[in-house]
Amino acid sequence: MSRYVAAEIEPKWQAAWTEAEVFRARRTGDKPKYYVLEMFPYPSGRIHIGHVRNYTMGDVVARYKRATGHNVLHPMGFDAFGMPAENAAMANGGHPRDWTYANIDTMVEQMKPLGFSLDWTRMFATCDPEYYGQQQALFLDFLEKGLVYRKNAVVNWDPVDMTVLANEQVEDGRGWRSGALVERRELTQWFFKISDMSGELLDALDTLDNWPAKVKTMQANWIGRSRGLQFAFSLIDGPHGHDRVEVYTTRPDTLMGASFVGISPDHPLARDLEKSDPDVAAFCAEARQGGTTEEAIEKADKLGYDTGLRVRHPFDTSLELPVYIANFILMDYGTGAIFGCPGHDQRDHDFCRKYDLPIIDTFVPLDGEIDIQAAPYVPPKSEKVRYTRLIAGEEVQTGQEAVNAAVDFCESNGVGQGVTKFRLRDWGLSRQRYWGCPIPVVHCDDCGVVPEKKENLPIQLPYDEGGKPIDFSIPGNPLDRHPTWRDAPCPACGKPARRETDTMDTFVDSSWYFARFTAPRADTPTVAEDAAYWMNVDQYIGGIEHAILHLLYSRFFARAMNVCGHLPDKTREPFEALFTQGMVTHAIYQTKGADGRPVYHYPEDIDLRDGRGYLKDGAEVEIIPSAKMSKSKNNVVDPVAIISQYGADTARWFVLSDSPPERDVEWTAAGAEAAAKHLARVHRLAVEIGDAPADEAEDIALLREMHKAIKDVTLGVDSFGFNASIAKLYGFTNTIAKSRAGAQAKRTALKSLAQLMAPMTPHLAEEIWATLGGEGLIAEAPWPVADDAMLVEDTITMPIQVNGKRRGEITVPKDMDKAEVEKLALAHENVARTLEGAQPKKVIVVPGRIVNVVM
RNA sequence: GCGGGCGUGAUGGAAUGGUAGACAUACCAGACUUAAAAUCUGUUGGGCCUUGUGCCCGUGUGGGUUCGAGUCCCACCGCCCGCACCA
Repeated sequence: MSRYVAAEIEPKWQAAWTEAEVFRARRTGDKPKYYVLEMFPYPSGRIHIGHVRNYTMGDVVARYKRATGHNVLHPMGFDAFGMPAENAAMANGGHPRDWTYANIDTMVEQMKPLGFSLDWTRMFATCDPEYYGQQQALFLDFLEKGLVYRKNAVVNWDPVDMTVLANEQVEDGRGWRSGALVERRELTQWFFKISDMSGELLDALDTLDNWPAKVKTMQANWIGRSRGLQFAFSLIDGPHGHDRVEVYTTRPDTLMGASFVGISPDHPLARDLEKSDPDVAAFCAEARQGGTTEEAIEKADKLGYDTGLRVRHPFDTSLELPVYIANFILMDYGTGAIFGCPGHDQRDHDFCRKYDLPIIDTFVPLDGEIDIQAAPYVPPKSEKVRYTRLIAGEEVQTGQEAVNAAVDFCESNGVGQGVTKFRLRDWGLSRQRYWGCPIPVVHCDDCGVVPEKKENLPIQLPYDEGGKPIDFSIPGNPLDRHPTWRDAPCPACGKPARRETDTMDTFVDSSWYFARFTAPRADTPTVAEDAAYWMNVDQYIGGIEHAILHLLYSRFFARAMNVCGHLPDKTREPFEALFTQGMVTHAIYQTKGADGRPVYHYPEDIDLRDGRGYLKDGAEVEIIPSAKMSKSKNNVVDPVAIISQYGADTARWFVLSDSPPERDVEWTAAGAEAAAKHLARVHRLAVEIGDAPADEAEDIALLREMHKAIKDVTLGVDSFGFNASIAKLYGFTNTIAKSRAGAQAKRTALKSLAQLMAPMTPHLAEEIWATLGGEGLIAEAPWPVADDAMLVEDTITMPIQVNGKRRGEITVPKDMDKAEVEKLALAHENVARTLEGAQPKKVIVVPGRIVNVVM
């Protein structure tokens, strides 16, 4: 009698699938297509259990859709450019390219044993010249359509290492290597004009019915459309060339509460003052210190510098407001200048308290008192308030009404105009790094910035410098210092010129890979027929951490590619449905070291007894459950070890069970063990099916359960309720195990069970299918369909509540009418006792659900 | 700081506004065994007594809406994710 040995059956069936080319995506026949995609991985060197969960979910969808008669496209690739490769080269020598491709080989080798139904013939890495060459072609097309341009932008500058730092390389405002205080510095950089599409990207969110609402909300907030007023304060005795300060506000209704005008340290006025006044220069230099992230700027102490300049209030010319340079005002947003209204804004309130500026209210609550000096009054814009210093509109109105009235009033009085602004900034794509896609332009002394000719693409990264592999231990960008790579003839005039040495943000690489998968070897970015057939991605699956940037950039790219003719109109929104999955977590086992710092222990060194953990020497460890996996905390689970211990099917089964897919799941050794035991049990049931004779009642009962299981499991798979499907599969397995049905009925039930398990545990399913004489491969078998006639129940059990508390239940025919149900409910012994003879005030009968008696 | 989310037994979690705790883990008890492992069966939210088709309490905390709230609304607490050069 054969036992369940995953190590034997898994390679066998993987070979069978490869042999039959079951997972090759073909656009043939008249089947509908289905494109399922998981966010492709960064080739860090090893797959982790989070990848296993992500790809298993996609695989369940892919296999299910294949079984329900679709041509499925389910590809895999690598997001292969980026800093870790350069960091590795700096730390350990070697070359980013060698490091990356070696990692890809390792990861493919680790992924294949998991048995994912991927079309490996379509695999590519974004660092393949065949891929990034097409990306350069896209860049040139975007340039032609005016979707790319150059302007100055602020970067993190390390004054000691003389290099640009990524945000993650800035720790507490200091460079990670040098420890020097980071400065904000301006460079000329390339930008995608994503802001041109702000309105469309925002409005189209409403059409994304199968995206999580939270992702849509996050994107809407990120794009941030606001209606406001742009107007100018006239400057009293301003320096040469400055007679006004242009500001933008979303709350023009609070203009009468203005206490000061604030400008960014990068505002033209501040820049001019800086030239002649060392104090201003010192303040601006200080304000520019620290990282460029919004978080760093928001969290920094709010500092202001009184320029001594004054502006006149547009509606009360006797009123003069001071002009401050303030470190929390961003030049990128609005006009880089604001007016501060401390009565109705927390930050302005803090600022005015600090610099002893007046705090005036412009509106008060309809009832109740408020101490505006102690705290600002900031009600929702939709709330009605009483205006004490009114610009326009009714005395009592909502903030929104007052804003609209104020804009109209200001416009008709020639004070500024109403404008719609977006928070979304253009996408800076320039990176001063080696390991990325070169930007295909040439700088010519005569012709300026000239796009490279398409026939010269790809502009490849050089592997060597001066005959030797590039040395990454030397600081600076290797492309910048390369002896020959920079030299290129100007594509316009042919004279010697210099290549652009900046490379592209890796977000560019991941913004169109989904389109490339439809024709991965083409010598154009896409092929019209393939894109038309396979796009859009029907189901996209990935982490919530990509909710904003990656998905927004991809939506922009799809539109831009459509503008350039690389994608059809229907692909302007490339992802039909999005699912964001949770992490796989694992307990941390820690003790305190002699120095009081935590010491982290590997799970395999821990004995678990009664929910407590002990080391081999008997010392108890502290267990921190459900922690994010981290190498430094020693709580990482290696999929390779899990597969060799239990097999791929166990790993797949476990990561889908227990938790709903969108939530985190905790990996536990006990849970993995239980999953393995269960799969062995299912295998045993199939092998030991016996030869019991038919038994009509038992057989029908089992088949009824089978149809119920088909219905419930299908519903779960359809709605991403994989954990619910698995719970049903446990239940159905228990039913089969306990059933006294005949062997024939059990065979039927077990074959259905195998089919229902096939998306999750495909190897075991094939094995059982073959054992029970199923035809062909289960991977190619059609999905079972529940017979409605077998699902009909004649009677239902309804709970009876008295005042919302359950007091009993009755079993009644399915279609019994309400009055009859009510009579039976009131006659129920325990219900009658609870009523104590009192007449119920009301009886609510929800057919098929519940009865509630109200006393 | 700003934006988004989550919070249910010892544990992971289930529950279209309608019987809270499905399914699983762990624990306990039993069967099989010389024994153990494996396997199989059963019990388990807390409390009370009058042991019943019983009663009270119970879904982070405090309020509210409803015949009925884990689910909807408001406030608070805790944790997680994102914040534009990490991928």
